[in-house]
Amino acid sequence: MLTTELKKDLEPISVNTRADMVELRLREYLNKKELKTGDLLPTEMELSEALGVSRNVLREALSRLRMLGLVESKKKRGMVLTNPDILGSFERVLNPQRMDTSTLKNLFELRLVLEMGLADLLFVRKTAKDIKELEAIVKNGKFEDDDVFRVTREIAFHGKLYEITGNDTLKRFQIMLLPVFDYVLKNENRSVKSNISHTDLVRILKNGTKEEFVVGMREHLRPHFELLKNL
Amino acid sequence: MLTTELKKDLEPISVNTRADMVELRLREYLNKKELKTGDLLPTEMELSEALGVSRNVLREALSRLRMLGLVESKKKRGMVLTNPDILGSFERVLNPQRMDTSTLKNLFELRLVLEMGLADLLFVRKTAKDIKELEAIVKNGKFEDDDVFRVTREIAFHGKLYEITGNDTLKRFQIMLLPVFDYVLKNENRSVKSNISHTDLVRILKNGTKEEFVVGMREHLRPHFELLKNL
DNA sequence: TTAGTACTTATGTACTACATATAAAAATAG
DNA sequence: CTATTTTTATATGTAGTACATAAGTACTAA
Repeated sequence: MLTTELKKDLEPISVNTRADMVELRLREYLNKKELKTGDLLPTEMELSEALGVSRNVLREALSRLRMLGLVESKKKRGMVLTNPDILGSFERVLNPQRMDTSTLKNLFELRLVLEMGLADLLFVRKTAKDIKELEAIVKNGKFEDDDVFRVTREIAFHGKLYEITGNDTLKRFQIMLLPVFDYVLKNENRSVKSNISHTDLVRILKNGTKEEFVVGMREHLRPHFELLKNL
Repeated sequence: MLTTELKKDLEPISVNTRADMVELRLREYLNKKELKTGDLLPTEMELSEALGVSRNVLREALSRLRMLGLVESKKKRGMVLTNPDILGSFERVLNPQRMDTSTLKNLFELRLVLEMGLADLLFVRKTAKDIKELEAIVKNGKFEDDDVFRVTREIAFHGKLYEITGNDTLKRFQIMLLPVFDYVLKNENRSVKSNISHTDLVRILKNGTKEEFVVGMREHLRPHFELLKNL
């Protein structure tokens, strides 16, 4: 019969649980623009009655919203609407081991795109102090060929670049992407060498132009761009 | 006494709920590298007993993990480890209305950084078909000065650019950032006009070089970069 | 007025009971 | 003896009750 064949091919329609629906309804409710941060929400009893579900189910949905940082609940006081930490939930999920190669590749590329696009912000925001710190980073351990040192310096240098942008979200994002990058780089083709070192990049950032920096960064990242082809 | 004053200044140490702790413990458990996607997890009863909490609390934690896409549960079968949709939780939280101006600005900048960094991928991945589509987009409604049309075309054009990269994550990310961008642009200073139009960018993408494209994009985005100063 | 107490109330946790779906086992038909 | 159907066992899904805990609120006393 066809039924057995069909069952393999056709995923059954995902019957959402009550908690799923309640979560959705609550999010819609919270997004009503009349509501603003700090506003008090109805009590769990009121919500569960209004939605026609048990307090149990309601709390499973609320639990999600609390995790996302959309609401906070204090005893006796009730629940209040809060502004979420937009990257918090991202962090919980970013485990390279659980990612399919496609996503892994996408995130690897995303990082390259970010790095290539930093130039403008860098040249607007850089200070003499920043340059000094970068110089310290590239000088520090210049002759260390140890792999651990190499990676540490790599992270410190590129991390500092993100820091110079003054964009916390960007910086946090980069930190979160580090494990992904690290994971991918285990297969790196070491034969491809870049002609532009960190030292060169610092020099360009100090005395050069945006355009030169972009070209420099492209060359610096060339081994990674090459890697994309085999991924 | 000082206590009343203190209470205002010092936030009390956030006493995590059991659900918070269970969530953490479960995430640690799931991240053990022995576990791989598709693996069956212990039953709710076993987990709640092992952790020493009620099934209720356990389910609140599980509810979060299910939302993140870390686990799926089927009746009778039990729960299985799944690979999460890394951007799913991001989507639930990205409401410009709930963001402080600082985060809003950061995301606005993030988009600019991405756009400035696209060039390399674009020049690697572009096809004749892509160029044709871009040409269609810029031609279509060239003489429309209607605001709605302008925005639609804007979205279509830049969206297509992301699409050309072939990077789904990047593309989805861009779509999610649209409301933010839109929200910020309400305060845009229309007096600053760019000298590079979409048409120019398409021409460069077709016949020019990466370097030219970056310069062109910079000029194209100049009104937005200017906007950053007042934000 | 102020410090301290009791009261009230909303969230946090535990436990029980049952509904529901479904994998697995048993029974039945061919 | 294989294939199909029926039954059974079991893990998740939902509801409801009970009580613990913290924190506003009102009341009391010095």
